[in-house]
Amino acid sequence: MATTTAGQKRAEAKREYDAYIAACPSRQLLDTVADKWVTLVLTALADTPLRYSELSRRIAGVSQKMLTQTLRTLERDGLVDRAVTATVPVRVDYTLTPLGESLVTVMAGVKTWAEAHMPEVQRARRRYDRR
Amino acid sequence: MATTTAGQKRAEAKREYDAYIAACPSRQLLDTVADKWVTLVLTALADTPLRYSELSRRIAGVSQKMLTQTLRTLERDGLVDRAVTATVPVRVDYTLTPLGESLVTVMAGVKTWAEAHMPEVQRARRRYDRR
DNA sequence: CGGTATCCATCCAGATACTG
DNA sequence: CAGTATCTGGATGGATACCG
Repeated sequence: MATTTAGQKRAEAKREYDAYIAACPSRQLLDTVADKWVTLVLTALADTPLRYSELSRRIAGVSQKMLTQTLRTLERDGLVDRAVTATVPVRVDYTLTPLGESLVTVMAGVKTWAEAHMPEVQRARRRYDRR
Repeated sequence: MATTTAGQKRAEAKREYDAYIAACPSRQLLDTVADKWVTLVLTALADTPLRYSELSRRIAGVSQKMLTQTLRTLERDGLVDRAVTATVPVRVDYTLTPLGESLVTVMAGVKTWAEAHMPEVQRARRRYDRR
C-alpha cells in the first residue's frame, strides 16, 4: 500500500529544506566560520602571517590533525594563503588573503555584539536555571 | 616515572585554552547561534510570533525533538519568549524578545557579508578542487 | 496540541603512530 | 618541519512510541 508515514513526509520535507538551507549564503558562511579552530586560526593570523609551527604553539591545545584540517579548509575557501618554501626542512607560511581579512573584520562586528550582550544572555541563563 | 608525553602536554594546554575559549564572548555567541535550527527559528520569528505547530510547519523537516530542544535553548538564553495559554488543547506562542530581535539584526549583517562574499568563496573552492 | 522518553546510527574530534 | 594514516569513544541528531 502507498501509505505515507509522518516520518516519511518529514524526511521528504527535510530533503527539500536541507537544499534550501544549504543554498542560503549566511548558512554556508556559518558552516565555514562557526568552528572553534577556524575562529582561533583566523584571529591568530589577523595580526601577522605565521608558520605552521608558530600557529600550533600559539593555538595551544590544537592537535596536528585539527590544525591541518582547519588550514586546508581555510585555504580551500580562499581565506588563507599557504606558501611553501622548499628548504630542508620545509617551511610553510600562512597568510590571510584579502577575503580572509574582510571576514575577520565582520567577525569583529559579531564579537562586539557578543561582548555587549552575552552578559545579558548569561543572566537569562542563570535566571532560567534557577526556576 | 614522571615522564610527560606530548599528548599529556597538549591535553593540559587544551584544558587551559578551552577555558580561554569558553570565556570568549564571541565564542559563546557562536555556540548559541551557529546552529541550523536556531537560525531558522530566529528567522521565522523575526516577522511575527508563532505557535509551536506553526513553527513546525514553517520549518518543515525539523523533528519535534530538535524544534523543542532549540526553542528551550533560545528561551533559556532569553532570546525567545514562551507563552502558554491553558486552554484545552494547550496553546503555546513563541515571540522574539528585544534581545532576540537585536541578535536577528546582527545576523542580518552577517547575512549581508555572506551574500556579498560567498560567491567568491565558492569560486575559490572550485578552483581548489580542480587543482 | 505540545510536548517527553527512549533507542539507535552516524559522524567527528582527539590520540597515537608513522613519513617525505 | 610539516604533515598523513588509522582507530575509537562520546556526543548528536533522527525515528518512534507514549503522555498530560
